[in-house]
Amino acid sequence: MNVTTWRLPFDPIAKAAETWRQRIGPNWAMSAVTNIMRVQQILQASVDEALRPHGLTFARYEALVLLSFSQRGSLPMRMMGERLQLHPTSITNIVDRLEADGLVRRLRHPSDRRTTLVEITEAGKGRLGPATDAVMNADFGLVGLSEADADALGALLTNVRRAAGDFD
Amino acid sequence: MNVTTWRLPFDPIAKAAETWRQRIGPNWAMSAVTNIMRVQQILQASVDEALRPHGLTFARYEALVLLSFSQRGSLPMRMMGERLQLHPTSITNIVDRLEADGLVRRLRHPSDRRTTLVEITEAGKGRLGPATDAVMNADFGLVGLSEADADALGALLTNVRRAAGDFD
DNA sequence: GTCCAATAGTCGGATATCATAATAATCACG
DNA sequence: CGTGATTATTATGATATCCGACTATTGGAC
Repeated sequence: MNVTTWRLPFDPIAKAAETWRQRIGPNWAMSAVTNIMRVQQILQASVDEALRPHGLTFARYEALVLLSFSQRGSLPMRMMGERLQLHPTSITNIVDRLEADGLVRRLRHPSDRRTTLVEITEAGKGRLGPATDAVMNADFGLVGLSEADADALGALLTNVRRAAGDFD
Repeated sequence: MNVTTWRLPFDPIAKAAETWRQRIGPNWAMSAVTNIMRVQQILQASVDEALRPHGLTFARYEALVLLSFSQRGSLPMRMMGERLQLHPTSITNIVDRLEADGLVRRLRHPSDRRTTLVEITEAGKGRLGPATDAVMNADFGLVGLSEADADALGALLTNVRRAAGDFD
């Protein structure tokens, strides 16, 4: 059973919000939270499914894109964590898998022996094109939004991230 | 290191979007996806932290609230999965943990022996009040949004869920 | 120059989620 | 009625993420 293919005759989040309002009180924040959680789940499933034929998950795809965008095609693992906003151990995990698939390579940093550089390989670059096509064609499950809607959504979410202290 | 406490001098998602635009082309959807992924991560961490002193995660808290809102204080596991939009095995996991903590109880369904009813216990009800206070006071990390913003966000996300086939 | 705090990465453990498949019970149709 | 399809739950295995702790290295304070 694929969770993302369920279809209820009503919106369970709206229903929960209504019950909450009756029992406890108004709760716009709670509703927004559950909405985001569920949409994230939908998008994650949608993008991962599009990438599966290419042997990538969204997290690994993002890592590859990040490396391909860098000047030298390589970055320290710590910087990858900052940019992707993932825990160092998550980066270790992602790089382990990409390296096992031959899509990236670990290199010593020339001057700082603590640092490991991660470099995208030719195979990695070759994988990126078709994977990007797949992601673009998957439309991310955002079919319910116009471009203007998506921009508005992005602005609201960016406000949340700024308020949460993600960046200055 | 708490990932959600990182602060960069720039917005990594906006930076990635800009690079993407230069290298590949406009990509409003990609930007919206990464925004949602990150905000979900922030909210999850924020709510889980607020609930940790009460021995609950957000998923388990949601399950308890759902049961407390039900007419009889009990629901079949399958229905819990539908309402919380989680995989049946995730429900099994959540109920296992809640039951181990004495917050819910598994009961036989009176007429359908395939079905397991999950009932909130008195201990579960007692846990819910302080946990709800904690969640409400955590403000969910949504400090960047006004109530009107949150409503607008909710409407956009609900469109996505409807388009994705969550409900009719 | 030495030493100690800070930094980079990894390991082990915990949690949460999913998918596939197994088990058990119910239901529908001939 | 009986048999096959459907439904409800759980077991097993995979992935992804986090945190705390550990090792190695660096660099600044004195």
